[in-house]
Amino acid sequence: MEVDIRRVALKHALANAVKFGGKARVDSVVSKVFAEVPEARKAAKEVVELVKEVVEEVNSMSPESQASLLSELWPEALSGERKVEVKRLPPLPGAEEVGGKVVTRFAPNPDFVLHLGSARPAILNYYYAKKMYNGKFILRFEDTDPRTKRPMPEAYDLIREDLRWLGTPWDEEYIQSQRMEVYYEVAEALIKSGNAYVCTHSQDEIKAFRDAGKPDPCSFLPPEEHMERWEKMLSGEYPEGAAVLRIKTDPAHPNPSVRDWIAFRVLDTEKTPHPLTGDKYRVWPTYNFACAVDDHMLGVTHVLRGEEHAVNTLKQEYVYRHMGWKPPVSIHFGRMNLEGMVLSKSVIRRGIEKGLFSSIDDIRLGTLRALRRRGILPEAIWDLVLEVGIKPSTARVSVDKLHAFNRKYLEPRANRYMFVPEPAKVASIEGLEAPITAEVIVHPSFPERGRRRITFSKPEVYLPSDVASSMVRLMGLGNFEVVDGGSKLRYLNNDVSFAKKHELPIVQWAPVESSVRGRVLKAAGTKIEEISGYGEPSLAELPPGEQVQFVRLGFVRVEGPETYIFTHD
RNA sequence: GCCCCGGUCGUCUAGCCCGGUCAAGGAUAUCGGCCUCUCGAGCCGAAGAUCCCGGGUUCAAAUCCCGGCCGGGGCACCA
Repeated sequence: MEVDIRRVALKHALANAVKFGGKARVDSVVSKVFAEVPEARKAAKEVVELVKEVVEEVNSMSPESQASLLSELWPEALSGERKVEVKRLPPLPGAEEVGGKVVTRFAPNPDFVLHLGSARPAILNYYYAKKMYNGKFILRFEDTDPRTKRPMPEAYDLIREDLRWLGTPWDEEYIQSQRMEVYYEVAEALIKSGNAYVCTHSQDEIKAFRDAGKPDPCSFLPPEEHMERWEKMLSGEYPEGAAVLRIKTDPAHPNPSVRDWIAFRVLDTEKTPHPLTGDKYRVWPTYNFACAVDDHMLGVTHVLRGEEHAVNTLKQEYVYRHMGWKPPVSIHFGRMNLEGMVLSKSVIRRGIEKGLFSSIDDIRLGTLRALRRRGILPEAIWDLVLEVGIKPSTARVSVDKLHAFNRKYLEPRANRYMFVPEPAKVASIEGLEAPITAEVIVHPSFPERGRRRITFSKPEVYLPSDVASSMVRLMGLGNFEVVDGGSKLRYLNNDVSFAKKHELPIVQWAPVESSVRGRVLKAAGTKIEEISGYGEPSLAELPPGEQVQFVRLGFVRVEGPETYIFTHD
């Protein structure tokens, strides 16, 4: 045994010394020894002493003899390969207990379309339920506020579309405004068991009780009284604001907002009708109540949501406790700030109202529809979300990162086209007989996609203004000498290797007679840049939605005739 | 102010739960080279991290414990 350890120590001491300029470190060698011979941990102190001796010996040797001894005894120790890591999120706690039947949900308020911020919970919840576990993914519309965050009738469908595009199809769908009776029933049970009560104090009075950490006088009334009040709430005898149903928690809870939080309130739906149910209901559950009840009723096992919901989890646990239900596992992830993109719902909405943004898919915005219009692929959003993962700390991700992921997917798909941006130069061609024919490569990585033929008779082309050399290569057409300050191009040959050898700039061009005018729209912070120019004739045939690369310019998505939206470099 | 939660290359992240194969791996951005009919892609290389700071436990701490600092979230009859 002793001998074995000494040998192992010698091996790692040598390897360590060779790796770090002749001096091995005791700590590192000890670690390696334990890794190779885990049993040795039991006699850790002795091993350390032994390693110290060995390291001393090794360090007194010359680097050359260390290396030669190592390669003689353990040649394999010289190759330092590393483990490869697989990109995958950590498993979910509590997934075993449910036998891998993980049920998650995505629960948006249908008051707006989805944006990059909402993509995170959508993808994460979908990923765990459907990709990592063999479970169920639920879509639930949380539209229980007809007053402050009024649902937008179109939003239900817009969100469904957004999710389908994102690649997170759902197994079941629920709309909270259609489930009011469910919430009423649980409310009644809680009142009867003395765990909820109707309070008729004003908002200010309730706040005062909370701040003081004192119980609400209403809470001392018997359940029968509260049942009566509850009936009166439902029958419309209390005007808006006159009564609320509160959940008993702890009047002195360290977090004042948890103290007997409000589960239902009266809303005047004649004044502010709900887009789906009109004025049918006047008593509305709050987010925390509806959410708690639904998560249980729908069998949700895991809730993944942002850290802004941390206190809500705390509140909702009281409903579970009172009802004797088992709460789902909650995981809170941190904020994801996307630098250089407008994400906030309220800012977007205000911007659209003020005319700052044209619409919900204005290319400067971070809505999923805007990203799609810009040519961002859902796969790229997935990569971004999965990379950021479920860490609780705030992540400041850059648009560059999103673009890098997107480029990975877009690059092979996007065929190459030529587009000459303004200011373009017109040059006449000498030395080629009309009709002139060029063959441009459709995609350099995929020769099987072939070449595109451009034929024209009038010997004039548009050139990008950055052509300043005495010779230039026009892609697919030939090498030229630049004469008369760039107004003339004299044909030399069509040999790519000539261009390489003489280091000619290789540029895009467009025939003047059949070029297609176009403009590229580019989101630049709060502005939209417009780059107009001339494209090769086949641009006219590209269908809207097609994503291509404008050579030497960047990737674009075809918006419509003559309009292209810049995706990224 | 009160209540939570965090802190690893510029940025994002792996490792942390269960201390040792980590003098810290990957990605992105940057810089160089090769390759390419693009300023795209690919390949190779460089540089980049006092693992927030201080203390403690231990043979051994990015990992466990305590304190500090800094950052974030919440404090609605919104979701």
